[in-house]
Parts: sequence; structure tokens; C-alpha cells
Amino acid sequence: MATTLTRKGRATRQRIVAGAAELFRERGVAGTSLDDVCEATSTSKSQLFHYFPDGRTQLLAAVAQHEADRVLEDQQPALDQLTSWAAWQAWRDRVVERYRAQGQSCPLAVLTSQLGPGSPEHQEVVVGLFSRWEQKIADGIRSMQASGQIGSSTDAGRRAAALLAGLQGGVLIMLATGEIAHLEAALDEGIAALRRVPGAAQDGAGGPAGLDGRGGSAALDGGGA
Amino acid sequence: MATTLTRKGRATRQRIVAGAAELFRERGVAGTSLDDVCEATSTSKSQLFHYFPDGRTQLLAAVAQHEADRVLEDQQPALDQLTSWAAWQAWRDRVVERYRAQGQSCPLAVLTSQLGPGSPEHQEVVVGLFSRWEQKIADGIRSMQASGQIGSSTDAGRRAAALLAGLQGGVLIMLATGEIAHLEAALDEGIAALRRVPGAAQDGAGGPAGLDGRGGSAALDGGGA
DNA sequence: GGAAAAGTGGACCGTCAAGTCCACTCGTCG
DNA sequence: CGACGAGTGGACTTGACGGTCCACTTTTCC
Repeated sequence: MATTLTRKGRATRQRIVAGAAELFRERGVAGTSLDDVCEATSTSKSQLFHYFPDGRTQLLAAVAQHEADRVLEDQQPALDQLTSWAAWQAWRDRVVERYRAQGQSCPLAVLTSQLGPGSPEHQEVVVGLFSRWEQKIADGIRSMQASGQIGSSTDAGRRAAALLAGLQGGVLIMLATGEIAHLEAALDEGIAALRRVPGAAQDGAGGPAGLDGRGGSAALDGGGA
Repeated sequence: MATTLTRKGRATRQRIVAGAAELFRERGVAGTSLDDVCEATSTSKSQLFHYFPDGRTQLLAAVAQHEADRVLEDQQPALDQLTSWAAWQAWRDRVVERYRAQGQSCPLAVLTSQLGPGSPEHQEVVVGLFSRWEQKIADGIRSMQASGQIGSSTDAGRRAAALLAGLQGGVLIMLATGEIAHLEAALDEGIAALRRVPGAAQDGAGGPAGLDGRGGSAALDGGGA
């Protein structure tokens, strides 16, 4: 079965997943039938069920995983190197650009809400994605704290959660309205808020200024923006 | 037709909308058939099509409008009186409580993503809701600025957009993961950021003063993993 | 080179849900 | 009171979609 796939088999399976993903993005999950997938990928029902014996459910899960992987990939390498304000800006631009290009599609939101209670498999995929995503953002904040560019008085995990929420909400609103302004606002305001955390070394100049970080903690109010 | 509805007729129509809304919330739009709606509301197909000649589509639109109206209603009167920090906190608590109670349901996200490209009718409902929502938040910020509790140097509209995005994202993540922490973090951080806008009069609203607001310090359960 | 396994094609079936139709009841107004 | 239209019930039609089956081709490996 799945254990013994020839090169051709893998290619076919991959073609099905990619094609299905595209259809889901274009026409929604509910609006896409297995026949549609077959037609779009030049395959037949038997092949589809050959690679996904559990049918639609399994295909959906595979596509979800595929899309989830792409989400973080598309933000690399920026997301893994949030060690300077310039990097944060680059990441922000990357995200905005990605979703702008994607337009009315984000498979994440689609899949997320397509599954109410149930489908623990999908739940897992989405939870895993959010978790990794937030982790990377939090790591970025912590690294900035370590280098003194963000004050140490704030809870990196909580900040990351808020930032991720803003990002997700921005995408959601974009999907609903077609406007990307909310996504931009959420990211910009979120990052700006990080810059205002008191206790940071002086903005910009800092450079690779040693590791200090939490020496003073004398919550001097972070000046104006 | 719809122009001449007797009291009984209106009641039936209302019963259908309310019942359908509940089913959609419980089982999702895709997981609910018109037969389900009929059964749940003790009506028959003919009645359903009597009141919604365009069938499923029209019913969906009616339910969407119904739900959209409820969303803002549920936040009143807090949402219309964001004139003190205490009011902001009350609103925040209201929102969190509402979604906590709702659990895995928010019909908004469901409907939003259920409709990919197409259904301009629904699009309109959602856009209208977001627009009114953001407007009210922005009004709150402006009134705080007018009374000197928030500095005038920030763009109220943009802040409101970011806050709404955070809220929406928090809800989305809650739907996906069951965790409400992101929603809380997004609201708390968003409001805290407002408190840090420079140029405000000293915080005297009654709570514990402090420039940092409830930023990231207090007993906030750990973020991240 | 040939046999077994993997891959492929498409007809076929059962189910289920959207939407139609018509017969019937009930309330209201002349 | 009686008739007309609003309101109601539920059987029926239609079609799409998920899933099955089997005959056939290609690849792989001895």
C-alpha cells in the first residue's frame, strides 16, 4: 500500500494533493467534489482511492498537512531569524506579500472552520501549525530580549500569542472583505508595541551590543515613537 | 409573499431562522441539511421554501444577518461606552465571556469561510459587521483621546483595525484549538498598547495606576509551550 | 523476458439532500 | 357563514457525490 510506492506512484499522489489543494483554495472545500479533483489532476477515482483508501477524509487531511507545511516554509528564512528590527520588518513584508498574492484563498482558515467539532486529525494539524508558528515568533522576541533590543519586562509567549492572533485575524478579515489593511495594521501595531517595551537598549544604534539584556530592569518608560 | 405575513407567518419564519442558526452553530453549515432544519423547527419543506423561495442560499443569508446582528448586540452596552479604562476592561471581559460560553461555534467565522469567492450577499453582511464593529472601537479610542486618557498622537482607525484583527484572530484560534488564551492575550495586549500611547493625561480611572497597564507582567499564566 | 506487483481507467451503485408539487387546514374578512 | 388566500404537510423527483469494482496497462525485479 502506502509503504511501497514507486516513483510514479509518489508523483501521482503528489499531483493529487497539490491539485486538490488548489481546488480547495479556489472553490472552497465544500464546493469541490472528488470528481472535480480527478478531472483537475487527470486521474481517476480508482487512483484517488488507491492512494487515499479512506476517501475524502484522508485526502482532506493530507491536503491540510501539505498546506500547513507550506505556510511556515513561505515565511522562511525570515521567520527563523527575527534577530533585528530589520528582520522583523522583512518578515512582516513577507507575510503581507504572501497573503496579498494569495488573495481570497488562505486554506488555513478554510480548513479550520470547515471542521466544527470533530475531525481530530485536522484539529491536530492546525494546532500543530499554530503552535510552531507562535513558538518561532516567541523565539524571535526572546532573542531580541537577549540582545537587549527588547526590554526583558514583557512576557514573550504572551506577546507572540497576541501577535499571532492579530495576524490570523488580519488574514480572516482579508478573506472576508478583500482588504489587506487590517493585516498590515495588526502586524505593524504589534511590532511597534514590541519596540515600545521599556528597558530596551537604544533603538537602532545598538548593533551587536553584547548580551546584557536584563541588567537594569529600571522600567524607564520607552519614549515616543 | 414576504409582503403579507400574518403574525403566525412571522413567528414561523423566525422559528426557522433561529433554529437553523442553532444547527449551523452546532453542526456547521455543511453538516446541516434542510431536512435537519425542518425537523428541528417542526416545519416542513414547503414552509421553508414558502418563506425562502431561493432555498438554502436565502436561508443562509437570513441566518448570517441574524447572527451578525447578535454579535454587536451581545457586546452592548459596553461597546458603545468605551469612555474609561474600566469600560474597556468591561468590554474585554464581555467579549471573552461571550466566546468562552459559545465554545466551538462562532457562526461568523463559519459563514465567512464557508463562502469563498461568490455570494456577494454574505460578503456584504460580514463586511458590514466588521465595519460597524471597527467603527465603534475607533469611536471609543477617539473619545478616550478627547478626554485626554489616550494620547492624540496615534491613529485611532488603525489602532481599531489592529485590535479588531487581534480579536478575530483570537476567536479563530479558539475555534481551532479550543484555547481562549490567544483571544485574551490579543485583547489585553491591544488595550495595554493603547495605555502606553504617549501624551495621555495621567491614568486616574480608578484602577491601579501604572504606565505599563497590565502589559505583560502580572499573573498572566505562562505563554508558549 | 516474463510474472507479480503497482498503477490506471472508467463504468457503476447507493445514498442523500435540494427543490417541486399538490392536497389539505386554518384564519380572516366580506 | 363561506370563500379566498395564507399557512402547512409530506410524498416525490432529480441529480450529484462519495465510494466500489473489475478489467486493463505499466513498472519492477528476478
